[in-house]
Amino acid sequence: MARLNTRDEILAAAARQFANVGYKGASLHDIAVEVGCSKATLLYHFAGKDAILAALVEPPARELAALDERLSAMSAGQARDAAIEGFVDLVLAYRREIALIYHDLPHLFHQPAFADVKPLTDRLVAALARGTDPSAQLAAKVVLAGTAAVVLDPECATDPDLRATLIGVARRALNTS
Amino acid sequence: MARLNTRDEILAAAARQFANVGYKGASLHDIAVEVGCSKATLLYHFAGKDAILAALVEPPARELAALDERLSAMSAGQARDAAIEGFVDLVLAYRREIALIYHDLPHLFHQPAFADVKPLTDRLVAALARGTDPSAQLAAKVVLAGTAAVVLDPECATDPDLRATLIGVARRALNTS
DNA sequence: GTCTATAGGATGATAGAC
DNA sequence: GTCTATCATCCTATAGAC
Repeated sequence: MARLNTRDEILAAAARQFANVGYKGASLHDIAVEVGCSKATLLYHFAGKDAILAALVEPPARELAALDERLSAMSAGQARDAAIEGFVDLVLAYRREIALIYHDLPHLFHQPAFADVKPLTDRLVAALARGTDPSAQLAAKVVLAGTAAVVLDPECATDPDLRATLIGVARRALNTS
Repeated sequence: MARLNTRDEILAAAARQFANVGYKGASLHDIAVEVGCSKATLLYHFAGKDAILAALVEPPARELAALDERLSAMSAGQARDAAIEGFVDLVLAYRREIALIYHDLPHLFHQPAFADVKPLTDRLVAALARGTDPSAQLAAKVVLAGTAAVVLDPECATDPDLRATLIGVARRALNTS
């Protein structure tokens, strides 16, 4: 673990805390203790607790937007497979942050940090469902929420073939044709 | 909506609040306002906020234990199908409470209310996975977390064939043979 | 059983020294 | 940039009247 600057250490500690006890359950005090600084230092680097959340969600949100753009140029058939692989890669690269989106977004949709993310998740559902069929959309939502949740499970995190396994589950669950 | 006694109204209001903003995000004040009583009345009927949670989780936990007992008398092949249908029925009967278990349990496993539930969920995973194969267990966890999450989605809640759709998704996702 | 009032503590955030 | 000290607010929970 390379030595980072304070700002990045705060983000890393906050990500762990939010993943462990949820956004509401994590306190600035606990994050500061984990970083080894004071609450005041946290609030020097970020305008507030919600700003930490926003900074944490921003990178995966950008990649989600990039994925959405790539998918929009494809046919429905191509888009599904690309959406599955793209989402799994996104989840693996940003486990805690994506879990935050799929876990705390329903409780925090009023937060500006999540305002842009919601429509992106809706379009990802449509890509996975290949349209607006309610049953297919439901299957897509099961896959998204389930995948986002499972990668935080400590027993699953060690699976060497995690990526292939997740893609396999998603393909099977969505294979309604 | 039939008029219930205060205790049951508190439980109903707490279930809605917990589902909307999470256990940590919900305050006794907000629950009391929704019920139309004071915080003190809440704490007359329940020893504390955690006791409300425990009372809410207890009924589905009992049914989960009953399902576990039924499954233990079956062969692995029978148990999977029964586990799928049993879990879906459980989720549909106790949407908010099950969501609480699969949503907040990871953050609240220290709570006594959840101590008994954790091993039951592990055994349900084993039943769905037909054993201890890591990939199959992962698929089972995706199905459980995804199913529990999706039934709180307002767009999915109105699906007339919700039960059949959920069972279909689970069967496909778990069909690794 | 339900209330008002309040205790006691944690929380997010600010002020000002260094 | 980081700190200590502090503020105002919110929270859970209790005390005691009715």
